[in-house]
Amino acid sequence: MHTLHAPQQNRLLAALPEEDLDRITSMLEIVEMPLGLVLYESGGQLKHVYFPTTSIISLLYVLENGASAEIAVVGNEGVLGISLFMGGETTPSRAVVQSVGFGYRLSAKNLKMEFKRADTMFKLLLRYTQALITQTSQTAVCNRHHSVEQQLCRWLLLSLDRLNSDVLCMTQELIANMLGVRREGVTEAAGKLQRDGLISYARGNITVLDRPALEVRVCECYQVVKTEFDRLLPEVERKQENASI
Amino acid sequence: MHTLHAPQQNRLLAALPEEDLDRITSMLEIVEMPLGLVLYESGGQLKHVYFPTTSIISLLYVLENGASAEIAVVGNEGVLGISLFMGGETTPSRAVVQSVGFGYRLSAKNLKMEFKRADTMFKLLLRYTQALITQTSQTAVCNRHHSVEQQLCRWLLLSLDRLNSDVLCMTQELIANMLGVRREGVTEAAGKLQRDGLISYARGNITVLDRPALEVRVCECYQVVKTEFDRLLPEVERKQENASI
DNA sequence: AGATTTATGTTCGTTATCCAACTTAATGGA
DNA sequence: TCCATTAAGTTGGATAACGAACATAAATCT
Repeated sequence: MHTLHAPQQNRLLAALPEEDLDRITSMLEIVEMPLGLVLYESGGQLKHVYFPTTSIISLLYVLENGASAEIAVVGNEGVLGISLFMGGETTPSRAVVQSVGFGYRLSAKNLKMEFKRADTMFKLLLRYTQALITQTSQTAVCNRHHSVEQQLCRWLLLSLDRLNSDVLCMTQELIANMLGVRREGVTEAAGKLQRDGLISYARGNITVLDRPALEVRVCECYQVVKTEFDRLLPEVERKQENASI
Repeated sequence: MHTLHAPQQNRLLAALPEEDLDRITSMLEIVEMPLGLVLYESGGQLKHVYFPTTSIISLLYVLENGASAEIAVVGNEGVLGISLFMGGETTPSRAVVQSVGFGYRLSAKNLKMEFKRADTMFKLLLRYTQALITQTSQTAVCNRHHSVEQQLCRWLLLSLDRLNSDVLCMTQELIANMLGVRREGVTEAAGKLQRDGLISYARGNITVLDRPALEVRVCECYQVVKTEFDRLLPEVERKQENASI
């Protein structure tokens, strides 16, 4: 259980040329991400960008009355804190740890220094940002046109893709906040999926039993996002399985 | 009616230092944007970035069944074609001219050359991109939580901000496509606004009669987007009124 | 002027989601 | 071991938006 961690577990970092990655590695700091940790609050100042490895971060927009909706998820395929290199420094969204795990962080200062040395990383992060925009946009359309059940399927599959496990640690209440619907709506949709044997639910632990069936029920939005990530970040392949020592 | 056009009518271009703008101006080409023109189709190849001056472009996501939803609008505050400098080259969205008018275009080649000469423009475009992400994200939340009437108010105000006029040329049918709702829903909401004297509607021409009242009825989403644009692009002030000769 | 097209207005039954109140059951500390 | 807490399931009524069909009226064309 010692050197279970490696920067290459994050697929963006893994996509860097060896030379660049070696240099950056020395500036990376491993951090644990407990469930529910708020990495930043709307308008807050972020001091680091985070490269999740085994954790998943949820980007939420919160309304004045407290209602919220998830606009994107960030897992081992991505990075949290794009405003630091896009130039805005902050954003009006909230970032919450959706799934416990680890990640690496890099200080804003070191990030900017790295951009000056070589633009490899910068270009990669921009492409990632574009993929993230697709995720957000597709979420907007999905919110408008698809049922709670379809959106739940989408959410489960997107989360699953960012984990190595079939088990998600997540209450229905929290999923409801993510999807921006009522908890009862999630209960109903999840109940149906459970009755049909696609998932099994037990007090905050969802086990996906039949992923292919989920892919049949999900709306097209899932595939659009996945395809766009694959297109924009083709070099970012699944090497993380044997990345740890 | 001769030199009615000037690059400074686009607020991004206007925000460039004089030196940079002078150099870029020679590479710009004025283009007319007729209503309904599709500037790019999902996955299509864009050869230019467009800087609208008097036109408004709508970014739409279209589902397989033809249903759609607008994820952002681009007017004289912005630029169309961010995928060209973000590195993705294309995006899965559609861009349609929502309001007739003019704009300047710059070839992808010249854009990239400019980035090599000086990064002023690049940095500005990245900040703009971040503002656009906010617009898209807020649209996602708005789609989930707010009524058709609130969304119509938001849409009217965002469009109004990108025009110099109080008259929008737009049928209810098209607005319905933008908002991703039925035409009848727009008729109902617009009818209410008209009865209350906020707008007046006449076969594709909406005149805004009482903008302050619209700002009272609109959901918070409008202000969030506006504030974020102002924060990210503060130098981009309204100088275009006397920008033309 | 008359005919066609296009834009808007209206109705009615249907449905998905919401809202609120409550039940059941598992979990984890005292 | 018991109790407070938290997660999940259930119900019934309200509502916003949908889907479809149709009515009206302005604009356009011949």
